[in-house]
Amino acid sequence: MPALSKREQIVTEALKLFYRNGFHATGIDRIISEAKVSKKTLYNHFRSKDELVLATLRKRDELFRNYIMRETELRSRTPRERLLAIFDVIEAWFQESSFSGCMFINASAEFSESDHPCHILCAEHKRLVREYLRDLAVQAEAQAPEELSKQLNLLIEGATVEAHVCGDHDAASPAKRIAEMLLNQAF
Amino acid sequence: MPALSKREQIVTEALKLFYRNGFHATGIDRIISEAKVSKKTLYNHFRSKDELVLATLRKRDELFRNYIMRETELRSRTPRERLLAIFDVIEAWFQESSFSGCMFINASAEFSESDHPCHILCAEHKRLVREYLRDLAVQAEAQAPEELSKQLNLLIEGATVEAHVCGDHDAASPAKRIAEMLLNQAF
DNA sequence: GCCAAGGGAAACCGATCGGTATATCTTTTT
DNA sequence: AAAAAGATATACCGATCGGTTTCCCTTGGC
Repeated sequence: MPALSKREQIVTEALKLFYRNGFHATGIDRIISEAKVSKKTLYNHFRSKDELVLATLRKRDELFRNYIMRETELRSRTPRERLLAIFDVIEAWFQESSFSGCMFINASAEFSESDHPCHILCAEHKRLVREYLRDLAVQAEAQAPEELSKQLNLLIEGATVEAHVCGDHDAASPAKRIAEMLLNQAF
Repeated sequence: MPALSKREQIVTEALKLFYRNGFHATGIDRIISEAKVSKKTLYNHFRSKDELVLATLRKRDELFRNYIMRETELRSRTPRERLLAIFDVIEAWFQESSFSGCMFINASAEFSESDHPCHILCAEHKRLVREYLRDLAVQAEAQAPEELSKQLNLLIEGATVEAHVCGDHDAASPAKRIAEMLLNQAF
């Protein structure tokens, strides 16, 4: 029983490559080379490249949301504090050297038809993040938790895009200032 | 003298295909087929696919910023009104059947290295849009025009991402509501 | 009429794409 | 020990990639 199963090796390496270089620009040969796995093994675990892409996106969803929730809950205690702390978490994310934007925004750009399985999965990821925000807003007893979570989510998306496209790693600060204002009015 | 020069034919058609299907996913053969132009003609006008991509991005920057400014100024008169009207303009944009997100966000996803010419051009486009916002904020005599324009820009980016990834064509509304709040506090 | 220029169609280039097949070797199970 | 399963490297497949070249035809200027 290896520390990492072949499947996990492949997904882990594909995740890195897809995130850094894009989906269409990353070839199967490159993936098996970096993952140190034969092509047959890859196609033994995944029926097609598309399925591998979906698997990496599912993995990323799991890793990323866990990261956000864990870090947020580590930095603050009350739900209301957490709604603000998220902006500190994404700021730290922006400053990672491997930061290359939101993988789901990137994937939606490459798989732009709204009914493509990858695009659907991206929308689902965004829904789950917003759901987390809404839960926090409900716990914090905000007046309009649904609207508040939508607005905070907008700020997060905007900051993420700004950080990636313009290389502005402090893009979370103005977003956080708006969030403070929103929170002051939401109770 | 043709109505559209060969060069314009190529750029126009490449723009449509790159925007709809992505850059790496769109091949040269497809472009010349749709543009009804021979491959030799294309490579007579552009040294490489990368140069064609850059040319389409420059064209898009010109078309898009003109569209935003024209529509914004058509819908409102005072600078302050215009800072709000922009959100109506992007809402109309989201509802176009050909809407496929912000082409520069999409391009940044595919050309993610920050020093890639395409990525640089995307950052430049975003800078020019933000500059327009800042000019309006200055004209409107906002207290902190730089900060205000940054914040409004965040909202626009966030709404655009939300509209594309989640197919939420009303994503501009919550953004506009926040913008109204920001404007009420900025004077 | 002549001639250069530009464009068109299509062959061609080496490389790479996603994906399959084969044949050998190692590991695990029984 | 034997058999089954899984992994390996490698060759191969047809298609497509970005890009070049060849040949022919049209067009406009003189």
